[in-house]
Amino acid sequence: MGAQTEFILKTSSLSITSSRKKILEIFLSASTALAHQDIEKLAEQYDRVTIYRTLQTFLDRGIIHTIPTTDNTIKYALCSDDCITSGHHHDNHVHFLCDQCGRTLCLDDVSIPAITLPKGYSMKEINMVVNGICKTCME
Amino acid sequence: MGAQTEFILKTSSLSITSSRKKILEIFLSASTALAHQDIEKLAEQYDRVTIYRTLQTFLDRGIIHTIPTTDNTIKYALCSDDCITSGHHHDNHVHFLCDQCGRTLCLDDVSIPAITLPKGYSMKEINMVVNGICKTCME
DNA sequence: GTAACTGCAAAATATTTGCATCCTT
DNA sequence: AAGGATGCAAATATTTTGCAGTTAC
Repeated sequence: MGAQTEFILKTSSLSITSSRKKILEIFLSASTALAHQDIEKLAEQYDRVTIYRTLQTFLDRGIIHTIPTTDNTIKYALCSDDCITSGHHHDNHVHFLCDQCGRTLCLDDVSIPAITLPKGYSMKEINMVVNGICKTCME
Repeated sequence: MGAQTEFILKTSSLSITSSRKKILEIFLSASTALAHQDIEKLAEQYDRVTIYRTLQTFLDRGIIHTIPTTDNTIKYALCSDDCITSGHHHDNHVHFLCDQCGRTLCLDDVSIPAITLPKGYSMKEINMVVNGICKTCME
């Protein structure tokens, strides 16, 4: 666990600090995408400002990415391996937002279908977000 | 113009007030989705709180909807006609977010392809957002 | 030792709530 | 006239910035 977080930080040539390791561990053990607030609760020993700055750093380095949501929250999730190395980010799977429990899930098995943009537009990134009720809440 | 805004408000059984008409007019004449801030600038004669409350009312009645974005902004856009009458909202087109000019455009001609969710998930709404450079900025 | 990172304080922004007044129906 | 909508003031919440002290390399 510690090894994995340190590897990720080294790969991105970031210095290894306890707050960064802690936040990475939170992401690694999370089954859903996390809001700033979630991380604040799970890493309460660290200053809120540090969390803001750490998330920003991770975003800049492509370690995490944001998932668009229809409510007014930003959720963060780890990028997959190929995502880190490939320079610019693209998650190829659909994200699911449960209206009942509020969790954001990566549907790793559902890939985003290709679309054709009108002439003159250049595509850098594509996101697909589905709202509804998740499996757990349906039971 | 005035007629159209009043019709929309009547259809949603909302009382006709000058702030609501103004904000609707802004949406009707906007070519892009708007952030709260944009509306504040365009309707500066009205209190910021009124704008918050008006947008929330319009959301509740399904007159406007939010468009998910990857940055931390919420953008609002008018729902299409069938959207208002059909009870619950679904835009069927792709949204484009220009990384250069920051505008959010509705690509009315690009419809969202169907996807299949894993067993146990129920879909209520689907959103597709593309980031990149828009036609105008490419020229 | 040096550069980068963190925590604290505080500033700047954004959002929500309560209440008295005004407007729509 | 009655209920709802607005504006103002103020309370909260969120995000950003500056700076001094600390830590990683």
